[in-house]
Amino acid sequence: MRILLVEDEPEMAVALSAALKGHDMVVDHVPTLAQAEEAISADVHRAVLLDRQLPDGDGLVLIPKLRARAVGIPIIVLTARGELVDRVAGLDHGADDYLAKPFAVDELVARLRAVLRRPAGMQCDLLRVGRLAFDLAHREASVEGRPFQLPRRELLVLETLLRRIGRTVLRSSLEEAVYSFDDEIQSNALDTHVSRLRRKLTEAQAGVEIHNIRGVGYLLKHSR
Amino acid sequence: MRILLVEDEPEMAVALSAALKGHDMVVDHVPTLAQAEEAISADVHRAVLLDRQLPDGDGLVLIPKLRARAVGIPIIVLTARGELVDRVAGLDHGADDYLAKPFAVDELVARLRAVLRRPAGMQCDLLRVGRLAFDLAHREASVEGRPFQLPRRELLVLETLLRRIGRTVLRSSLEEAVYSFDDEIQSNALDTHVSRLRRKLTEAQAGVEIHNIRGVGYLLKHSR
DNA sequence: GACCCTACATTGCGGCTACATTACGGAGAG
DNA sequence: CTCTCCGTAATGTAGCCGCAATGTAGGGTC
Repeated sequence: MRILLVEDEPEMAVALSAALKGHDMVVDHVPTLAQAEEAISADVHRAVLLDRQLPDGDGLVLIPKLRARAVGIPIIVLTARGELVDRVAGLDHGADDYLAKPFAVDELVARLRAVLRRPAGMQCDLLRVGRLAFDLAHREASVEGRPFQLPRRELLVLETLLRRIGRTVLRSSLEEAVYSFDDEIQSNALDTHVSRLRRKLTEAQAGVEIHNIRGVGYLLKHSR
Repeated sequence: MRILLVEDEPEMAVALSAALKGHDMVVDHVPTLAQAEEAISADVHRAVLLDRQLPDGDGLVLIPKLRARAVGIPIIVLTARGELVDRVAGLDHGADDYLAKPFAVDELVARLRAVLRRPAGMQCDLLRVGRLAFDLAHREASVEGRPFQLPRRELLVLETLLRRIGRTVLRSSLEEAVYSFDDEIQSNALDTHVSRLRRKLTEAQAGVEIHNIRGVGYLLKHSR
């Protein structure tokens, strides 16, 4: 199991490398975005651990390039910024998981194994449910090949539900995914988005349903 | 699943309680160390969320006392101080995990579940009885793979009985698991939940039965 | 066995809360 | 200016849940 670690702080890099080696992993460490790009082109890594704060830019910009070169490779973003906005930003950019520093090494290893265990289908960046398809890379939905255009908020709701299809998404998670930190909401705005999205999904015969779990959140599933 | 939250900031406490409640947990909130000690002596909580900055001292001093009273109970320390030094201090004092504010509620819940799973960590966290399966991690029940949806209280009853399958659960234990301190009830509400749960279990042909032990409590077992 | 007391079972009702849906108006883009 | 998006609020609806009334079964005593 060979891992690419993109991290500029030497202390952190050494510690992580040691820990991962202890778990029978082979770690290649690079400190910059440029070197990371070069390393990934060798196409020998099964996963990428990506710090955001790098000397030559935000680690997130690397994600699309990684996706272009090695489509299904799992990416876990590491960051000192634990704010929700950043978390969402990370996942929106196509990362597979996100870990805020400080974190337990055990947790990192656990999540790494989790993303590596995932079936190949999940790693594809085109989610399909019913007649609906969602291109995570371009953030576009389509029904039976026809573009299914949605306003921003509704698209965020749909994407968030799709990323956790068949499993309940907490109402709070949904709010966090749709609204940034300083967007203050004091109404049932989220409900209206869900409602409008529902109508459009049925009108387009997307073949998916949004169920409500009372007191908990929502869940998207294939309709029958 | 009943949790003790030790937190003095009302705003944070309210938010956390609400969030945890959304995950089908029962939360008792106390704002001081003294009250925390008293609450834990009731011995009904399965985990403790402990803030460090409390009006009557550092939350860490509570840990040895908790360990004395409730040996294996998981403790997660919450703190505004996210420095590594503090982290180590927290773990050194015997906490099971450590979370720096601000944190995502989802992450807290995930870690809470992780530490609660730990004793049974080697086993799969999917309890199976008859045709019924209960996913402890996601707090979802299913019958033969089909989702088996239940309201909050009934789910709590089912989970509590499942965790002690084949053994009688005291009526008082069940009440403690389902209701928090201030949820005090004065009727046979618990019985009605058991009744409704029974009906749903038979309707879904779950293959389990809830037996009553007169004057003692209830017991869940495989129905032949 | 007759009787009674108590614990449990079951059901319907009402209040409460969460959710669904619709209409409206403001704000920003073109 | 016009159109779309989106937050707000009002209104309607459904589900949960505590409560109480009524029925049933267990177990004790005589």
